[in-house]
Amino acid sequence: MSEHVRTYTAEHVDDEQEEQPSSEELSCPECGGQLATDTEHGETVCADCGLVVEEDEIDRGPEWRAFDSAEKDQKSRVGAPTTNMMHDKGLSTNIGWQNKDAYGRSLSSRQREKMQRLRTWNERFRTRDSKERNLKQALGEIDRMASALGLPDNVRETASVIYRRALDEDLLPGRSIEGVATSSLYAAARQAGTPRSLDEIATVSRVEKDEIARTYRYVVRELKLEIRPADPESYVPRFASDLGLSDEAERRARSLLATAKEQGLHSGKSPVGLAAAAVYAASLLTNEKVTQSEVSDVANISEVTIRNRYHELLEADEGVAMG
DNA sequence: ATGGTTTTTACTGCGTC
DNA sequence: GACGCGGTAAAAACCAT
Repeated sequence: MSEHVRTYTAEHVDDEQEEQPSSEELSCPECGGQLATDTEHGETVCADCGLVVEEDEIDRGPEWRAFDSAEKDQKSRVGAPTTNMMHDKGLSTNIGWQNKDAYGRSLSSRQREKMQRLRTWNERFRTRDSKERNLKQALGEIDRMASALGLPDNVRETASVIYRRALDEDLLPGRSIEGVATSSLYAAARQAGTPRSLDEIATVSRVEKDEIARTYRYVVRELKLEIRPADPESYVPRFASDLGLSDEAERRARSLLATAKEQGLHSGKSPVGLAAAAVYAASLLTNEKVTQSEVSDVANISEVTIRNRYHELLEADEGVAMG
C-alpha cells in the first residue's frame, strides 16, 4: 500500500556537477545540488542539502554617512540581525537581568522591584505570543489535512482542542508542531467514530508515519485520552460509498461484522481488514459484485487479508444462521 | 531485544470470458 | 491471454513483554 517513492535516483548525481566557481550559478560543493540565494538572510544555501555556502553578504550595520536628520531616517538601519530560531525572528526587546541603568549605575531598590515586575510581564507576553503563533500554524495544518481527508468540522474542533491541551501541558518541546498536529487529528478522527487509517493520515501530513505513530502514542498517554480500538463498522459507510454499493449491501456488511463481533472473531485483527472483508462479502451476497482488488484499493488492505477475513466472516454468519 | 501473531509480498494454479 | 479468485510460503510489520 504505502509505496515508497524513491526520489534519490541516479539522475541527480551524474549531471550538473563539477562546475567551477565562475559566477553566481554554482553547484553545491557538498552534494552537487543547486544553490539558491536566500535574500532575507543574505545566505547562499544549497537547495538539496542545506549547506550554507556564503553567509551574510549584506552589511547589516548602520549606514554611517548621514548628513541631516531626514537622511538619517532613511539610512539608519541599526539593529540586530534577524534570526529564524526565535518565533519573532529576534525582533522583540528583552529586559536585561542586571539591575543597572543605561550608564551602569545600580538601581534603587524601588526601581529594582519595578524592573522585576516588568521582566515578569515581558516574559509572559513573549511566551503567550509564541504559543499563539504555534497554535495558529498548527490549526492551519489541522484544517488543511482535515479537508484533504474529508473530515467534518466537529473532528477539526476536537483536534484543535486536543492540540491546545498538548500545548498547555508543554508537550511540544522536542516534538514538531506538524507531528503533534497530525496526531491530534488522528486521535480526534478516531474519537469521533470517523477514523482514518495511519496510512491515510500519513499521505496528507508532512510527517512520516513512524513519527506520527510515536507522537500519537505519546500524546494519548500524556493527555490520558481514552481511545478505544477503532470499530470496523465505522469504516463501512465510507468504503461502501467509495465502491458505489447500495444501502442494502452496507446493511449486510454491518450485520456480518456484528455477528463476527459476538463471536469474538475480531480481537487482534485489523479493523480495516475486517471492514473491507465485510464489504466485499456483502457485495457478493447482494449480487453487486465488486472485485477484491477494488476493495483492497479503497481500503488500503491486501487482497490476501480480504480473502482470509471474509471466509471467517461468512463461516461465522452461517454458524449463527444455523444455530 | 524477543517471540508470537497478523499482514503483506510474490508466486502458482484453476476456471471463465 | 487477461482477469478474478484461491491458496501457500516466506518476509515484514506489529505488539506485548
